[in-house]
Amino acid sequence: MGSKESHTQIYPAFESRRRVSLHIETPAFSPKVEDDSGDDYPPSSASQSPITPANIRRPRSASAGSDSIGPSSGPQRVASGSGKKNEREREKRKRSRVTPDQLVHLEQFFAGDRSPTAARRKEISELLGMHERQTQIWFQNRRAKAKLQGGKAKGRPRSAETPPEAPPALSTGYDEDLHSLIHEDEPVTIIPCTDLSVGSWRRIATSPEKHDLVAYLCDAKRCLTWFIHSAGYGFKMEIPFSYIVDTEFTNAAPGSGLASFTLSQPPLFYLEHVPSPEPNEKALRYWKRCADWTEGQQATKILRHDLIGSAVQLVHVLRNLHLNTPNTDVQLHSPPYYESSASPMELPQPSMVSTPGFQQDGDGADIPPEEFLQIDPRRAHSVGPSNIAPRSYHDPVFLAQDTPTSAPFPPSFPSPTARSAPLNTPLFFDYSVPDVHTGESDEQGMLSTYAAPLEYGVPSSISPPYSAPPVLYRDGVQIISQYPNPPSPNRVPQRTFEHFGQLSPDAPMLLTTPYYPSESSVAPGDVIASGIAAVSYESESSVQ
Amino acid sequence: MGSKESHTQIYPAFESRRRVSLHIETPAFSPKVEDDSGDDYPPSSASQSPITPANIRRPRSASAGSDSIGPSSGPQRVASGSGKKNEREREKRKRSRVTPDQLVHLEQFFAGDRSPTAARRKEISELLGMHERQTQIWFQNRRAKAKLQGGKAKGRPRSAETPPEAPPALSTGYDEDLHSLIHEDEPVTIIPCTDLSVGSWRRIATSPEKHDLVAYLCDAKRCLTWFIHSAGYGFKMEIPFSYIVDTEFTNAAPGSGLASFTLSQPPLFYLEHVPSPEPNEKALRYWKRCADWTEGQQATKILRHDLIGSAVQLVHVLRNLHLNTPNTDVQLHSPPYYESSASPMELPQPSMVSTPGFQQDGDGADIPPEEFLQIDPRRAHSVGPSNIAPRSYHDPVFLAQDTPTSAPFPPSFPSPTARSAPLNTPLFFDYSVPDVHTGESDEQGMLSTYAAPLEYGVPSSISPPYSAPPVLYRDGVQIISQYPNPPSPNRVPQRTFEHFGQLSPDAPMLLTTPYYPSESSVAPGDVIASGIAAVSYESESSVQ
DNA sequence: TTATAATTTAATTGT
DNA sequence: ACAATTAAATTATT
Repeated sequence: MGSKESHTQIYPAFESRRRVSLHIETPAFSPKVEDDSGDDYPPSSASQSPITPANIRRPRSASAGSDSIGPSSGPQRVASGSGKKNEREREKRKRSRVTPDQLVHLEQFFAGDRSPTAARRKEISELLGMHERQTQIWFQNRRAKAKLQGGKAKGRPRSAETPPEAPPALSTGYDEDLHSLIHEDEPVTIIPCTDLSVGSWRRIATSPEKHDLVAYLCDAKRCLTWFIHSAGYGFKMEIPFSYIVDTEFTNAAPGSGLASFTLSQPPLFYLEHVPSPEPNEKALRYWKRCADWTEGQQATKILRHDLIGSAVQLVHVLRNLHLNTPNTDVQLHSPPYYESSASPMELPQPSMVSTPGFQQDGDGADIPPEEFLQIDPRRAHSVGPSNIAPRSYHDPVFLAQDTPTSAPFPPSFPSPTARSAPLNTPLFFDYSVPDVHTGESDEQGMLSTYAAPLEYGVPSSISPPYSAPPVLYRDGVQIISQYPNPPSPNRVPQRTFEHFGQLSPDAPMLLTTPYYPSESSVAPGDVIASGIAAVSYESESSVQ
Repeated sequence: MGSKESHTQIYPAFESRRRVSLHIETPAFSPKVEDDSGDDYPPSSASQSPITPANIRRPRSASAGSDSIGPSSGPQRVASGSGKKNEREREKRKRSRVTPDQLVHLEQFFAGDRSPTAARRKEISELLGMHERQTQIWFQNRRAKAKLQGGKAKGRPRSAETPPEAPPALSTGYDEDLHSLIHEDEPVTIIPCTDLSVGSWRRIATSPEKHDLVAYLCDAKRCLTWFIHSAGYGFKMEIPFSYIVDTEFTNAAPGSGLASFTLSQPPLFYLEHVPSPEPNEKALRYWKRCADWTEGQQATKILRHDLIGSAVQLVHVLRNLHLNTPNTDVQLHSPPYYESSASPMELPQPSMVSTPGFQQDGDGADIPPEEFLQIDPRRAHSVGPSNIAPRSYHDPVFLAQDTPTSAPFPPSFPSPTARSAPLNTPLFFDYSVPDVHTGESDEQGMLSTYAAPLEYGVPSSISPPYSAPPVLYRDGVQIISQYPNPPSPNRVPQRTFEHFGQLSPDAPMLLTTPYYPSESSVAPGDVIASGIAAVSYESESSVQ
């Protein structure tokens, strides 16, 4: 139909309502959504405007031969007619406003994909509590805006290599879009997130525009990546799908969730290398492997990563990871478990309880796991094996390899041990990360780290992305490292990383100091010793 | 070659501005034609755009599910920033805008036939100076729109009777589509027109949406009809083919022409009867014969009707009338005469000069007389009998009955006597209507008028369709009649109108006041006396 | 005024 | 041809 949208609009009240109720966080942005829907959001726009006034747009008497003035001149004929025109009640076009929270997410989704498919838009809509039509329009307008704003276009579907001459001179600094920040050669799927923790190391996405913390998935490289932008430089760690031995999803705030990934070994760390003198010149940047740049190199020791982000997205990602993981035998028939951390009051209406299975969406992409998000207490407690904690979606598939599927982790959130750091981000929830969670993997001696190639051209002014970025809601401490200690492996990783010849076979078990590769001081083979694994937030050391 | 678009829009940056000038209208009638033939505007849509960027639409790497993304993410539309972007692909999609004039016509064509055949679209395209593809798309989109806008479907191909249950309950009042406006029981063919004049009485089609003035042909009833929608009510006059004694076609503006019909007797007048209280309820409307409702009842006295509309259509109509007129003997071999009132500069390019004869279109409908419109001076002056004024297509067939075929009327337009009323409508051309043109008929005392049935349920607020509709380009004077004078025949028509028993045998030769039937005051047999026939435009009297 | 939500129209792609 | 979508152009709101 032409609208699917229009279709949507034909039954405004009904549809919109449903949709909203579906997703989880309705309450999250509640007041607003309600208004909209209540009134029939989609003002039905076109649905039946009797005599669209706009129709007679621009009488522009111009005629045939006349070329007419551009679109600009247009006097509108509206007036020319008799006054009766407006007589017909004019459907008020309700104008909704996107909330800042929604905006953050929308921008991230946009960064990841400028033109989401209908299915995806639907997910997004549900996630954010927006009407599909609104979402669609938002993307449309956003695209238009992006286009206007200069040819900065960094189209999302950038296929292969980054065109060498990418920065065309109009980088007004605006929209240093995500893609140019991450400059991956392969297409990626952005996973909206607001918070990442590994042990006590933690990063929070601060504002929508600056892509402080970005999580994405690269199917081509088959890895998950956490990208951090700090002080103008990029840092990232890649987690090959194959390293993931377990995943866990926990509902956090209404629309947000916590995805925990348990790895079999540490991620691969990278630092953005900037040969040219100007740090803003993105043309020549490239990624270089390096040693663990997390504070205290916790990521090398602690193999559990917790990511907070949009619930729908995370679940979707987990599910897809699941489906794509080759080394699983049970992958296709692990029943989903429902969990809810929300109180009954906050539960969205189970509007689609009748949908028992997963449906395929038009794209062939698989289904947005709304079911996971529809917390229907009746089902939640009656479906699936009872040996799984009811509030946690713990996928047994990833446990298969390295751990017994029987012992689910206790839900890490919300937990009584949650820290109470004050945060302004509504979607953010503090949560505890028990040290022991890396248990399964650790038991098998999977901890490892690698030596970095070391020839970095990174200025010494770069700050390592420790827990406190320049702008943090918490008591951020600006950290600037001079990278005094070159990395050196001190422990042997369980597996051999054949594709990276220069990796040292040893990784430090315990590091005594924060490590950071410096272009001049770090050499292959160097190992860094840091302090104890679980460093408290307060221990963030400034190396400036 | 292939990429049509590419060619059209090679100019990215400027395109928006350019666009306007480029397309359609400009070339509309002159330079453009060349373009078409040359490279075939139609962005050839499907043709074969080799690498339409859009082609690779959305790889949608999105969900993790897909793995092979590598290359997929293809090419995104906008170059990501590199300066090279412009080099190659640059085929933006040019966006043309249909001019208001074109729109008027398109809407009328649409009203008559929602899905014109390719042949017909071609006619339309040429007439309006649009590319065929554009026209095709326009109809497509228009159909989609119509469909959306409610089931108002008035399908064009309605062959026989109008399905009784047509108005299904969702008549929101919009799109009181043409067919529901005219509510004829027989299928009709709409003749796009913008202006109708009978003596000094004149109606102008104001906007595309409101079908102010509609001319149509009803083969079943074998009559031509002028329908007028004013103040929510319908008026119409039918001209049985048999009343037509002469027709004349004159080219006016590039795409438009003037068709003059000379009748042997006055048309049949009708007024829409609305039994139900609400004037917008179309369900119960029906047509009732009535007396001449033209200002000053000019249509009763003056038997020449001038209709301005799309040239191709009018010629087509005239030709068909011609072919269908049973009382003609020479009907099949009257050679067409070409005439042109346009200056050489404005002449469309004879893009199809090589087409000598009429082709058949897919529908079996006969051919669009493009030849009539292609003014090729060389042919124009060398073809056909020389006793016919070169600039006028005067069909001898209709002269056969009542007049000698030898004396063609002087072209009524453009003529030195043309009135200079200021008009904004580009396609409109003022023209003179010499009183004497009714000559042939008048000489035979054909003037007549009839008494109306008179039992009208029409509210007194209905305005008669005088020359000045509520909204007019000219110094329109809003006219609202109270119909103070009941109609009464005062003259005997030359012929007896057997099918309408209630007609009065007499018709007034001169009327002193505007006549309008009022539901309560008019009674059969009444006759109205009006003023002089040729009333000047300024004389429009407001009867409110 | 700008910025952004919403609408309408022309065009594209895929079926 | 139609359905679905979208870019482009506009309108309208805040």
